[in-house]
Amino acid sequence: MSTKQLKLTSFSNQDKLIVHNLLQKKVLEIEHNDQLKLENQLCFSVYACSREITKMYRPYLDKLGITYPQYLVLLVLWEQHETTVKALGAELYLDSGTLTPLLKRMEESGLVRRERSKEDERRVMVRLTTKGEELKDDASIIPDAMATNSGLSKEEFTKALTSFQQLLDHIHSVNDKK
Amino acid sequence: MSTKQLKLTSFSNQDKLIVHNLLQKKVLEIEHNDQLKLENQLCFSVYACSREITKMYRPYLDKLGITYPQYLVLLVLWEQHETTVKALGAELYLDSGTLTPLLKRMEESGLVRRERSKEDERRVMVRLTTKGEELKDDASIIPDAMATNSGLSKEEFTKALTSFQQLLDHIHSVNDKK
DNA sequence: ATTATTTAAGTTGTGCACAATTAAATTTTA
DNA sequence: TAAAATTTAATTGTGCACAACTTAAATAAT
Repeated sequence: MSTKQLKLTSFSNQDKLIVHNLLQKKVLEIEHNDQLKLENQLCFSVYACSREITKMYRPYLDKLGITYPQYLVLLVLWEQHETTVKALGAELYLDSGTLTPLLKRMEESGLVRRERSKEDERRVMVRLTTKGEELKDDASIIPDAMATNSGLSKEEFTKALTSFQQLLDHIHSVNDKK
Repeated sequence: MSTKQLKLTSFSNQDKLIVHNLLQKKVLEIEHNDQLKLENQLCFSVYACSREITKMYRPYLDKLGITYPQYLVLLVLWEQHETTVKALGAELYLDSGTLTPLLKRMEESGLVRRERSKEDERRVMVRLTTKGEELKDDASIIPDAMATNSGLSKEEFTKALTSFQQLLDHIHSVNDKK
């Protein structure tokens, strides 16, 4: 069917207006639908990206006998040496339901010590053991390897980071408001 | 201590060179360290972003009685109506170890049917039930709400999506190579 | 045709995530 | 200061993720 057949020669002006409005409505509908698909794509790509990144870390972290969330805890402790479950949760956006068992496993494997604060017995202090500190050297090659594997140029890298942090900051504040 | 005290007036030319080289080395070291921190920040923000996004979806999905991964499965099935575990895994980057129990739960709650293909009995076909199809209407408000909540303008949105997909594609291909 | 290989899904075990609840210590308020 | 409210961790239960392995069917190689 050629488009020529669709010329509205036999239509009244009013009918033409109706058809025109219908078309316009349809176009908006399609554009809207495309937006929704983009929205879905964005959320999916973040979700998949996160898992692919941890998969990328895995072979390196396996050698150290730790998992990705455990590595994040160590990154904090290598900077601060001592912290609390609460503070750790605020930095990593994780709650005690996740951190308590995770830290127990890390204690089990000799990387950290956990003990109640004497000043405020609600708090649990988390500190590195010697073994935990020493792991820093073995882990020092990881960020370089990951930067290479990510395949981004310095500019692309910075752009990606900006996007992610912008999105993260906003969503986190929206989520916390409720 | 003022910087004026640091002038190398009493140094020989050779000593000045040595000091200069030391300084240059230190600067490179600091720059390298900053790069590593950026790398860590990128990986962390992707990880946290992913969880914050699912948290943003949760109240909407709770009303429908589904989880975020189940929602992703439904997004695929609302487009295709029928698929296999294998194909679903390829689209969502998930394996049967994750999908089989997930699909069983969805079958349990009456959203999908699972049955062995007659042509190739290794395959399991996944199809929507009427209930699963009808859920599409209830879910139609979600992408709009999420786009609003994400707080990104259309441009920022597109830029972010490009970054994420670029990163995802590259890492996924790197991970698969091994 | 028979054996070997590959493919697809399921199973098992470990470790997050997180909602909801509980328990205990501390702070606020009446 | 005694009771109420808040803060901090821990606990319980559900649902992913994924590595490693098993099982069964289909395809390829001999």
